[in-house]
Amino acid sequence: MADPGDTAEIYDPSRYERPSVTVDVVIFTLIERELHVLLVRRKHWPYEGYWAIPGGFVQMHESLEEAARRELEEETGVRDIYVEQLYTFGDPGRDPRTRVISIAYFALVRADRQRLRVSDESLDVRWFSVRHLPLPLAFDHDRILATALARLRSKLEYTTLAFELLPEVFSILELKHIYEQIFGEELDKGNFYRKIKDAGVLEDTGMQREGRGRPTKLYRFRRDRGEGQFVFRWREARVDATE
Amino acid sequence: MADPGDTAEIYDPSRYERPSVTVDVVIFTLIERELHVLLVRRKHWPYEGYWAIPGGFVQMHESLEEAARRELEEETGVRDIYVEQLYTFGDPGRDPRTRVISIAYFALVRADRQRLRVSDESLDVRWFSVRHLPLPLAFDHDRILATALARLRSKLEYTTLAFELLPEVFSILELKHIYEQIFGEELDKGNFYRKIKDAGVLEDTGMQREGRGRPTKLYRFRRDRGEGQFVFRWREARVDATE
DNA sequence: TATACTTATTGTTGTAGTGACACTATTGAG
DNA sequence: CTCAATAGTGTCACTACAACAATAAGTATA
Repeated sequence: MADPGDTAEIYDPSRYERPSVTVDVVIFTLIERELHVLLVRRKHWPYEGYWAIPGGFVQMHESLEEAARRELEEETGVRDIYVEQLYTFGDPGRDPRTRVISIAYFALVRADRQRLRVSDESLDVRWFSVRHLPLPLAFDHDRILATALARLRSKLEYTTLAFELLPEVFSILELKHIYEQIFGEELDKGNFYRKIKDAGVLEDTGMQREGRGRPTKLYRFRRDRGEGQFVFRWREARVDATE
Repeated sequence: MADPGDTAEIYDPSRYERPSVTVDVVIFTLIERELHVLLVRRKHWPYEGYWAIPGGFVQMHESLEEAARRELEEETGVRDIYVEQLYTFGDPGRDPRTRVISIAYFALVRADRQRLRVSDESLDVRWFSVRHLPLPLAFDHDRILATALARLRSKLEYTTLAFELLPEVFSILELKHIYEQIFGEELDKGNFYRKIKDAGVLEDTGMQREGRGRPTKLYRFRRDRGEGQFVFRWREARVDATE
């Protein structure tokens, strides 16, 4: 750990120039069975008119995660959802104005809880399908988003994160669809049913949804079982979890 | 991403109070077949006399990883080794003097390349076995170290990181010993030989080391094969890679 | 009533990986 | 020649799993 006191620089702002510190939050959600990410359109220089990952300054009194949750709530009005620190980006020159260190978080918002607000600082806020992004994004946000996507894919393979993307109640086939979406490959229906039920993380709600064929059974995620723990492994390959 | 320009705060230091930004580097190495970590003893308040993870300010012109490598070289004289960003710690109050955001890195130093320097800012520098740490450490460094250890354990399970702890040439039993050390359980000799050779990451050096019994064959790590990729899985359980 | 449609579920089978354990081989030192 | 240590090989039972097939259970609609 640094020892600011040793050099007294810290008490002399004229001698020690400090970078700005921000949090950026990559917010994912599921819309019409597709993975979407929230972006804001910049109003000012630099990168005016470009789309960017939402973020803001870290206040002196709040922790980094609190800052991320505050940003998240400011943009989406949502609280109490899954938020995880992703990576810290701090190359000099990533912002032409000044040195900015940005601690990136990623968040998963449930499909049924979206309502957006356009802040004064931006022209627009929108969900974008991760398959049709308005590239390039502002600053080094292409890279941040790519890192977030890689992490999300990686964690789906051995955690129960996928549930955080689904609404409160959902069907097993909807869950299967998420995995297929994000892994980009089809999964066997029978094997999927077996695996997911054997894992014991589903709670039967008794509810069902009717349609053309046999009614769809609806489940709830039992958060008390295996939260964050290893539950599934869908594929052999694993990507590095960081970067 | 934050937009400092929007609010002009950034150009008015009196209105926007900025935190300090440091990097801390958790440096691991292998000494006498045991995992050790480098700590420095603090000379000044706060936590005077406590042991701490080495670190320092991020300079305005350098990237975060460059800062980490610079710290590393200042402490150990070593360059060109494995360094990876770990996590960013930034709770208010973790340093009693001012708000400090600390980007933690972890580094693996080869067993044969250690030479330490005591800086002017510290009383002492030492390698500590991770099994006999001078707890509690300064600041929130217990937590940082625990995070680093968890990450190291986790990554050993699916990467070739263990090789970064070994000297240039090594025997298979030495490698096996690292895994046993860090996982805390014995591995079957025969299975280990098979698995490691099948993985195809060893290069036969032709060298050997003589002792009482059959000479020890020495290998080199073929970095070109499977760097950072999934190669082994020794145990089923996986811990979350971050935190 | 029949049938089509959709979700839900079970069965079967071959293959790959793995852990446990026993066994053999090789080489230098004394 | 024997001991000691490293360096491997063989075998076997068990488990997980992917692939594929088949069936069951409800609902809508012709």
